[in-house]
Amino acid sequence: MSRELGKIYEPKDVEKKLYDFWECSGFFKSNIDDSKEVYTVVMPPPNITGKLHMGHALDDTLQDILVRFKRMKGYNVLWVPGIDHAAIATEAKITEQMRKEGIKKEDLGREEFLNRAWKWKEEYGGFISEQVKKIGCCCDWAHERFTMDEGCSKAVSEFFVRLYEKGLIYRGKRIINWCPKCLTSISDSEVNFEENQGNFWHIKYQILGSNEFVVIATTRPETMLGDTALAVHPDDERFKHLIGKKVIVPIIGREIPIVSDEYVKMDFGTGVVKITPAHDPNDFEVGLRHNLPVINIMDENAVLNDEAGKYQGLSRYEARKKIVSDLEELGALLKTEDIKHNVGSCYRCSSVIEPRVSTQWFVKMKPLAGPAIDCVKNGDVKFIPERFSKIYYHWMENVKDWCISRQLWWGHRIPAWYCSDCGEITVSKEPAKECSKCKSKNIVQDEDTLDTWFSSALWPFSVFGWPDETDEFKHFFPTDTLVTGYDIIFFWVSKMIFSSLEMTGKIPFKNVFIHGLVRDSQGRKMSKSLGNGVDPIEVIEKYGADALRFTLATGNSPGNDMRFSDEKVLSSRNFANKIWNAARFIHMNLEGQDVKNEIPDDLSETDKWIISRFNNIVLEVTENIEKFELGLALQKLYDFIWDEFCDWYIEFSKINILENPKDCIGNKQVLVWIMSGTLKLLHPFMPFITEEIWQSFPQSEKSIVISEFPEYNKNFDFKRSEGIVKRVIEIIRSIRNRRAEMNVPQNKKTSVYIDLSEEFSNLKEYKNIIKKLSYSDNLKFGNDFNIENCAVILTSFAKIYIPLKELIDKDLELKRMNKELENSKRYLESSKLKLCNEKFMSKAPENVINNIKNTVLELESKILKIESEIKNIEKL
RNA sequence: GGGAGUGUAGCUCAGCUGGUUAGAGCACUUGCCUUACAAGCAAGGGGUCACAGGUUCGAGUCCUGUUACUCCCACCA
Repeated sequence: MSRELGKIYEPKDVEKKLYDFWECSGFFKSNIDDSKEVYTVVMPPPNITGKLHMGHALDDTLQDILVRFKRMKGYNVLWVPGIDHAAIATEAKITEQMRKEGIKKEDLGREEFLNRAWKWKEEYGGFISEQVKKIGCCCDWAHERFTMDEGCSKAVSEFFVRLYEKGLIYRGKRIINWCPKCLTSISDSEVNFEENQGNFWHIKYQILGSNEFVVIATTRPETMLGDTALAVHPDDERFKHLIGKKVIVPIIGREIPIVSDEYVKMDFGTGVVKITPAHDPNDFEVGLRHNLPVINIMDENAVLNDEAGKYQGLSRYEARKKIVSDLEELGALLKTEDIKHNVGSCYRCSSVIEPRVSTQWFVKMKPLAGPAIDCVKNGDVKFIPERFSKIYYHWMENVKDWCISRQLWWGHRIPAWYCSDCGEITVSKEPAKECSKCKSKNIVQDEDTLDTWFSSALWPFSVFGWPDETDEFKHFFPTDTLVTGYDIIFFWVSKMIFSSLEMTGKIPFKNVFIHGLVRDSQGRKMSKSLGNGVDPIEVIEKYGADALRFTLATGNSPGNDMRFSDEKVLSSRNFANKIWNAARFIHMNLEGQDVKNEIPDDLSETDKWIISRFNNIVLEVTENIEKFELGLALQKLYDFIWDEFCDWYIEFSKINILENPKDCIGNKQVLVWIMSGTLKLLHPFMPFITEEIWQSFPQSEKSIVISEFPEYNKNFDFKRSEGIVKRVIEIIRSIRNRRAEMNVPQNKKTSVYIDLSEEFSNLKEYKNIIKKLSYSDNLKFGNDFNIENCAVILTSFAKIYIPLKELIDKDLELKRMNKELENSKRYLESSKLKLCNEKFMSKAPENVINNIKNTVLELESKILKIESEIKNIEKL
C-alpha cells in the first residue's frame, strides 16, 4: 500500500507507464451500452502533415477534461480520434520533397504519386497519435479514423451524389482564386488579404476617331492585354457623353467599348475603370452583365500566354515592368501614384493569388444556410461563449457558393464522369462503367479532387459509418460537444452543421466550445516564419504533461486568446510538486498503520472544517465544469489544495499527530479521504499525477480513471465548524501579522495572552494549534493579565497581548492603533449610512442587511476596545 | 465599409446571473532550512477596475457616449 514517493515529482517516470496501463486496461474503450447516458466527442482531426502544435495541445486538453469528467460521472463516453488527409498541405509537402529529388508530379503519374502520399500517411499518422497520447488524451483508439479511409470516402461520395441530385452541386465556368504555385483553385476563405504598398498607374486610352483621351488608373497594368471594355458610372456627368463610344487599348491597338455600370465608383481613381473579365472577379461580373469577351492572357503558372503577343513567356511581374516602360515610351503613361491596397495570397504557400476563369464544381450555399442558421437560433446548437453565434450568423447570412474542386491528386476524386460521345456528365457513388445517357463506354473521370473540408464536413457522422445506419451511428450520434478554435468556425464548424442537417436531418453536436489562440509570451501568433512556436512535446518532456495541461487550462476564459510562457509552466509544475509532497506527508504518517479510506465516526472541528470545505468545492467545481468554466474550476481546486488543505489542514494535523502519534487514526483517515477526493476532482485536469498518487493510497477501484467523481453531500455541511476554525485561523494570522510588522524573526518565540469574549471561550480547546502556529512558547487564556508593555491585537471576539518588551516602540504602536481606529470608524460610518437608508432597507435582500448589521455590532465593540487600549498604552 | 473582442496591481490574467473594504500567478520587500515540499513557509507593499455620463439603495459587473489597442469579414479598379 505505501509506495515510496520520491522527494520531487518526476513526470517522466510515470506518464508512459500510466498511459500504457490505462490503454491496456481498456478504460478508454466504449461499446454500445443502453444502460448509461451517452457522451460523445469527436476530435478535430489534426493534419497528417508535420507535428502537433500548441493549439492542438490546448484543444485536446480541453476535450480530455470534459471527457474524463463525464466518464467519472458515469456516462458511456466515446471520444473518437482521427487524422485529416489535408489535401493541399500534404500535396505541397510531398511535391516539395520530390522537388529536392528532382522529380515532378507529372513524371511520376497519378498512381505513383498517390503511392508516395499513402506512404507518407503511414509514416506520419502514427507519429501524430503518439503525440496525442503524450498529452494524456483518453480517446478510444479502436475507433480511430482517417478522412480518406474506406468508410469516410464512401460518405464523401454519398454526400456529393445526394447534393448533385438535389441540384445543390453544379459545375460551372467561374472566376476562382488560383494559386500559381500549388496549381489549384482555392476557396474564398483560403485566401488571405494583406495590405501592400503598390503603384497606381494612370494610363491614357485614345477615343476612336478622335484625338481625345480618357484616363484610367490601375494597379495591374499587365492585365490591359486582356481588356475588353472600359466602364464608367451611369450617373457620372463627366463621362456620360462617352458611353457607347470606343477606345483603343494602347500598345495592342484593340478597339473596345465604353460601358456604364454601377459597380464603378465615381470618387475613386479617375472614375474610369478598365474591364478585364479574365483576371478580376469584379470585372468578370461586369463582363457577364455586358456580354463582354473573356480574354485570358496567362497560363496556370501566371506566365503570359500567346494572347499576350510580344510579352508571351514573361511572368506577370516581368510583364508589368515591361508594359509600364513601353507605355511611358508611347507617352500613354500619365502619372504613377503610390497606393496601399490589399493583395490576396494563398493560405498555404503565400503566393499571390491570380483570379482565373475556369470550370469548377460548386456547392449552392443559400438553400443550405437557412436551416444551419435556424438550428443555432433555436438553441439546438449552442456556441460557448454565446457571442460566437453572432459571428456565425454574419458569415452564414452572407455566404457565397463554395468552390469544392481542387486541381490536386491527394484527396477524394470527384465522382463525375464525362462522356466523349454525348457530352453527358454521369455522377455516381460507385465507379461509373458507362454514360448514364447514351450508355457509351467512352467515359473519363474528372481529374480533380475535392476540397479537404468537403470530407471533414462529414466527420461527426462519417466516423460512425454513415451513410449506413450502423448501430454505432444510432447510438453515438449526434455528438455532444465539439471543441475547437474560433479561427475555424467558417472553415469547418459551419460546414459540419449544414452538412449534417442536410444529410442526417440532425444537428452534428449540441455544444460548440470555442477557445482562443495560444500566443507566445509577447502576445504574437506562433508561426513558422517567426520561429516562435513552442513544441508541446518538448514542454511535456521538460515539465510533464500535467504541468502543460494545467498551464493551458487555467488563467483564461473561453474564447479568449492566451499567452504561453515558461514561467507559467514552471508555476504549474510547482503545483504538481506541491500535491506530490502533500501525498508524501500523508504516507510518512501512515507507516505501518492500517488506515481506512473513509470518514471516521468521531470528527474534530478541524476535520469537520476541511470536510465541509471540500464538500463545498465539489459543488462548485462540478457546476463550473458543466458550464464549461474550466479555468475557474481549476483555480478553485488550486486554491483549495494549496491554501486550505496544505497550509492549514496539514499543519493542524502535524500538531495533532506529533502530540499523539498512536492515537489519531481519525485524523489520518480524513487526510487520506480528502486527498483521494481532491485527486478525483483534479484528475480530469491533471490525469497522470493524480493517478500515480491515488494508486498509492487504499482504494476500491484499481484506477482513478474509472472511479466516481465526488458528489456533494449535505451531511458534510458543517457550517458551525467552519465558523470556529475561521476564528482560530484569524487569531493565528493576526499574531503572525503583528510579529512580522514588528520585525520579530520567526525563530524567536514569544509569550501570547488571549482574552476571549464569553461566547467564544471554547476556542481555548485550540491552545496547542494556536501556540504552535503563532510561534509562541507560552500561551495563556484569561482576562487578568498584566498587560504593561504589551502589543495589543483586537479582533471582534478577542483581545490578544504580546509582551514584546524592548522590541516594542510606544509611538509606533500608538500610531498603528490610531490608524486602525480611523479605518474602523470610517467603515462603521459607511455601514451605518446604509442602514439609515430607507430605500436600501426596503429593497436589499435580508442576508445582505443582516451581514451589515453584524458588521456594525462588531465594529462598535471593536472601536470601544481600541479606544480603551489606546488609553492604556498612553499611560505607559 | 461591416462585425466582434479587449482595456482590472510592475507583467500575465481571473472576477459566473450587480451585494460586505476587488483576487491569483509571476516579479518585488522583510523574516524563516519549522518532522511533506527552498519547485517551500510566514508576513508585506502595490489597483480612483481606460475616460465621461446614466440606471440602481448599491456598479469592476447593466445602459449610453468617448478613447486606445486587437481580431474577423468584405474589398478599393
